[in-house]
Amino acid sequence: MRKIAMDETISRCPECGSVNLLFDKRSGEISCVGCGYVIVPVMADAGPEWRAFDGEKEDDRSRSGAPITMKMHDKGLSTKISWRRRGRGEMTKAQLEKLSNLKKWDRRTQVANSNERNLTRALSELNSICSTLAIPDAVSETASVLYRKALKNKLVRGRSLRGMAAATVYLACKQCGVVRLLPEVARATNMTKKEVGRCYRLVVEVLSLRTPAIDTRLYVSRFVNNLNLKGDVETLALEILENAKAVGLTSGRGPIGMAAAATYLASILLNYRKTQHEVAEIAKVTEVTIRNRYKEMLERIGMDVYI
DNA sequence: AAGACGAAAGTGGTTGA
DNA sequence: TCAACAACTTTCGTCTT
Repeated sequence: MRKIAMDETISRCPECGSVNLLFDKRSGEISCVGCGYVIVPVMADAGPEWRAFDGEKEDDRSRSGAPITMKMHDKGLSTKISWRRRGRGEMTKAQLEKLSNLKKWDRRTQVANSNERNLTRALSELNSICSTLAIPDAVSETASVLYRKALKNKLVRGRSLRGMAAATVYLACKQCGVVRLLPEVARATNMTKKEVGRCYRLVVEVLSLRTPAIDTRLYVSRFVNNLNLKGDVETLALEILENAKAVGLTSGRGPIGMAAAATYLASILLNYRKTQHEVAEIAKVTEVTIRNRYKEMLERIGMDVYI
């Protein structure tokens, strides 16, 4: 993580050099789509702007608690009655009993109904997926919101909670323009691609969401980065991709296969000699797909331009 | 021996009647 | 609802470096 001054403009990731950066309006963070590197502009301090020198003043000036987050089942808003035995000395027996009842029901009402219980479990699942995949905060908030919607529409009932959680994370990534592959998300939950894919389609259909396809170029950034290749490969791969698009090679083809093929070609042309196997591994497609795509590219756009 | 190639069969999703 | 279809995967034998 790096801190930058507010007025400093930043166009490339200082870590991997990728130009694909994501700005999170909520936290003000900029993160790199390729490698997940986070850049924090030095700006608003989230703490109180006043100072208090004694306890009384502190109470006087305290505000309304932690910021709201969608990542907790009660959005971090509800209160809890402490179980600590503080100030009990002055209470009568009846008062003590009443207090203990209050505590009991306080706790029960918070996670008692099935939706709340489900949400509690799902959100912890969601957080764990996001942390294994190094997914930015903005995206996991989005995923939480999506999961709530799915739950409200009774999409989770009878289906696997983990599958749904994974699906909403994958969906949130797409909506936020963060590149994560379906097999990766599935792996983070020990589910199959098929299961998560099914949940994903269901959510998209029922909530009638528009899911903008991830820009093929973002996949390139990610693959180049994961293969430890440099910016020149990214630039060339993007150029190849652009030409492929111009001759109509992209229509009907999966964007991931196209990006993988362009990355492979660029690495070969620039003598980095990555194998089809290596690229296939990163892009989670088969070597055959990469072969088919790059053969087409060779046929339709002469590679002699690049040499 | 590793990598690349390509044929053939299989899988799961989409589309249109 | 079902068959046709395209994209992609899996598997495997063969060729090339």
